[in-house]
Amino acid sequence: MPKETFFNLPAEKRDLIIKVVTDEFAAFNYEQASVNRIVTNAGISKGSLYQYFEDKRDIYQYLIDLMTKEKVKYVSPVMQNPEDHDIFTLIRELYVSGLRFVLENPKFGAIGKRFMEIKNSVVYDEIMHGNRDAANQFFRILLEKAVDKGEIRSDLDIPMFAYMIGAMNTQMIEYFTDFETFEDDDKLLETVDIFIEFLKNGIEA
Amino acid sequence: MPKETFFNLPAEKRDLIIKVVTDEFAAFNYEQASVNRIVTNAGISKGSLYQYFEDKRDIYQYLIDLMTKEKVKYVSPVMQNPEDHDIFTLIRELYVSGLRFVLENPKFGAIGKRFMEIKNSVVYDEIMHGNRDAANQFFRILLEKAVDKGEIRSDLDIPMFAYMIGAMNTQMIEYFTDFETFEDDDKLLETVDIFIEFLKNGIEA
DNA sequence: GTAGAATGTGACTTGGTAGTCATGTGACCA
DNA sequence: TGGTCACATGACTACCAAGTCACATTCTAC
Repeated sequence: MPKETFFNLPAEKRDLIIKVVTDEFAAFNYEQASVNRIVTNAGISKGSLYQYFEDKRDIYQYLIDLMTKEKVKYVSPVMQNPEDHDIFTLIRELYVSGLRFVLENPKFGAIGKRFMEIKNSVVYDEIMHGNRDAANQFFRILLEKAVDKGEIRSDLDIPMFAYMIGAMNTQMIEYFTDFETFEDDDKLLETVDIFIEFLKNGIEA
Repeated sequence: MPKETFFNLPAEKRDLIIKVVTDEFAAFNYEQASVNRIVTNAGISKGSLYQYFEDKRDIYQYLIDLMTKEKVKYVSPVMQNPEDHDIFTLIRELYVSGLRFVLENPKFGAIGKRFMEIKNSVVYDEIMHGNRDAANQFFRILLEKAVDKGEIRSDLDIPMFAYMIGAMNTQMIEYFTDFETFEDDDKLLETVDIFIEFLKNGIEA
């Protein structure tokens, strides 16, 4: 958490710092990101920055937290009552919200990508405070319930598919940010639907 | 490429250096890997190392090349006549060889993972000499032919699925190196089969 | 107006990095 | 024996990093 000093700052200055920090961690991964560059770009002194934040990790943590809060806004209402929908609807909503989030917040998308680059580091674990497979857990429960409800086959390796479905979400977002542009929301929905259809029935003719 | 000096070295010394370098890049990604640590662990002087290799990138490149050569040995005979098999058999063989490779060469598996961590860096591009989506290209052609042969549906977004199938290969390998152990080859084949079955027919009940 | 608290500053410390180069060593050959 | 050549060495350069701290400035309250 940033220090009190940071929150005492005039909103303008605080926003500028957030902007500069966002740009830095969108352009570089955690290791490559430079505190020196941040203070230069923000036009503040190094001493000041260290009056706002504990250390580099604190800055990064704060940014990831901001991002997470922002992402929550995109979560579909459908997710509020997961019991009322079948698993494919839920996964669909998850993918759609994930894609919309990065398309409307490209810099956060870049930061997310950079965040994945340090997946095997201590910093990642610290930021995730240890629960690195919280997402896996989520998908695992989703799949187990779906088996119970008879929505999906019962012979699946649940932990593996939980992992793969989560990973595929990330991969799909990376694919679209790297190679595609969505001129409109319809195209996005269409793409997700093709993918969900694949999840359901595979690619065989 | 390493300099002549490196190849003039007695095999023992060369192998030791390769071992130390392998360990270093298995334990750290490109940025974090330290030339100083390498020379210390290999018990040689820094000057010597720079008589063997041009620079750090050269060391890394050499290692990745070694790994690639090693991996080729695992490619199934099935891949020699891709025309004779349907796409699911081909993908199956690809996944199996990939999994066998990392299971029998855990350090190379780790290096491969670390290599993925720098996917967005210039070093990655240099090592891949620009053709970063050679794998994509491969899967794209595979899918196109499969559509022609009527093996898979024709309404798929080919580039996206080419990307996803390649990515899924990587993800599955990561999953198994992180969370699973294969006591025997049967278990491995079984797992791949479940996955291929998923590719074919999806997960719906 | 003044005391004291809050905030701002940047030179500095410490510690790491990749890469260089003058010098040293030992083997082989005439 | 003397000379040449391949290889070995590690102190050194140049650079960049995160984080600190004594001091300067500004703001607040009395």
